[in-house]
Amino acid sequence: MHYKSSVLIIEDEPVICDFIAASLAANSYKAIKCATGKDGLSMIASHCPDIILLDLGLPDMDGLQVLKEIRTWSGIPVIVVSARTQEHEKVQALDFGADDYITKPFGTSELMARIRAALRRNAKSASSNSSNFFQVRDMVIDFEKRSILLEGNKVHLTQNEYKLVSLLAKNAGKVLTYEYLITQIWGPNSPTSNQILRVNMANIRRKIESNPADPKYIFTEIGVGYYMADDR
Amino acid sequence: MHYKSSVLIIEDEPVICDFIAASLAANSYKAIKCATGKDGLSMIASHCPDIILLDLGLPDMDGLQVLKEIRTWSGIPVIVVSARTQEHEKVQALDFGADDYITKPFGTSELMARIRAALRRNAKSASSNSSNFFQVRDMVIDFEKRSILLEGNKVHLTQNEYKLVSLLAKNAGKVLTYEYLITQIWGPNSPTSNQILRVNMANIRRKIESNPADPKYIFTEIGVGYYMADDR
DNA sequence: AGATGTTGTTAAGAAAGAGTAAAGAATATT
DNA sequence: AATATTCTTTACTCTTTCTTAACAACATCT
Repeated sequence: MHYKSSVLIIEDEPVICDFIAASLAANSYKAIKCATGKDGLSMIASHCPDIILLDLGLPDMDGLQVLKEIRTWSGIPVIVVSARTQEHEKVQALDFGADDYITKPFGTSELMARIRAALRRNAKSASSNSSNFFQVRDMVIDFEKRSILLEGNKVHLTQNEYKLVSLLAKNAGKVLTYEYLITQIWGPNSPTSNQILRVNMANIRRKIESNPADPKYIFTEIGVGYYMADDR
Repeated sequence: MHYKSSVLIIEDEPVICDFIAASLAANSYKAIKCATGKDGLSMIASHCPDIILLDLGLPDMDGLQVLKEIRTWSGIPVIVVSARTQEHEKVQALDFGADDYITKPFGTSELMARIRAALRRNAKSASSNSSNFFQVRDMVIDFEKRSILLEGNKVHLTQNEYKLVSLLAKNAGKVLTYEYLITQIWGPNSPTSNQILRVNMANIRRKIESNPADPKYIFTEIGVGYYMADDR
């Protein structure tokens, strides 16, 4: 089965959560369920959903706070789903960076249409900034296929490794700080040390560099971060 | 008066149209009014608004048809404003490419928040990667990438060296005192002697000057400080 | 010219940072 | 449940950068 997109549902009422999940599944979306704000935040980092449905009335933390935290490190589309019809609630949520606000009760088809609209807008903005390929020296990355070719040979990278390489490739030539890379991959409650990043880089280099000690693709800017070669 | 953005209102009921226009004006948006679909389409081309509020119940043509025509040639954000609360209406409008759908009656602040959200999303996708550069003679500093090119060749500077060069470059032509430079880099409990600064400057010059004894980029103002050449 | 203070250069040890291997956890796959 | 894969942590080595010190070069002043 091939899903269109993955949707993270952050909603504490099981009935509603299951209902939404079922509707999504019926429309070939991959639904990921979670019931608390805390879980939600960590699952965004671990599952990288294409879009988030966020209920404001969560048991553990304020929905707006969740939204705010998401926005500190990610631009992923968020549709706020809420029973609160008060206008100032909507205004707040939208100004906190929500992409849309839909009030309960709502119809399935409207929700699906709003998801489609949000994904469409996001695809537009994402595609304008980046092509689907990246190439430098003997390496070709096909972001659509999620494949990396080195001198024509496919290289296998793990999830995190691929995310790291993609980030660096999409910003080729630009030094990305350790902090930025770590939050992008491990989310808001990410490791405070860079050690894990160093291990990942070592593994990546072992796979893509002929001589990891003298890299040709990914360079270190000591004390700052890493950057990808950019063919100039 | 400087407007935030211009908004084209396509709405046939004068009362509502004026009401929206007044709200917009109160929020420093430039409001452009028009009452028919045909006028709307031509005014989009002539006025290039930043966003469109489109009523579906127009006298001359179907609102969805207007939306469809807009979308054949423009990606400008469109918020559909309608009295029709039927779900399939919303679904249709969103699938025709509307960015949002708001039903009458609505509050001013919600409308404004939705406009802000739509403009924000649009700005995100439109924003180009315009990085800020510094250039003098054969040296180019790209502050965003944290890179320094000398005659096209990348030069590696350590953290402190880069900070120093950046400071000087951002104040090109202006003499920065030893004291200022030292506190900027080593903080409040910084070295009291200039020795460390001299060593850093020597290292920098060895990297960027062809003849460190006769510098072309960074000059010494004896007894005062250093300054960067500024090409004028 | 010589004295004096300031700046430039070099080298070496100390400190900080980055890379690597390997082992134990955690996940996913079969 | 067993196996394989991936993730995380630990301990260690190696490299780069920072800092200090000694000295050379230069400018300024008498």
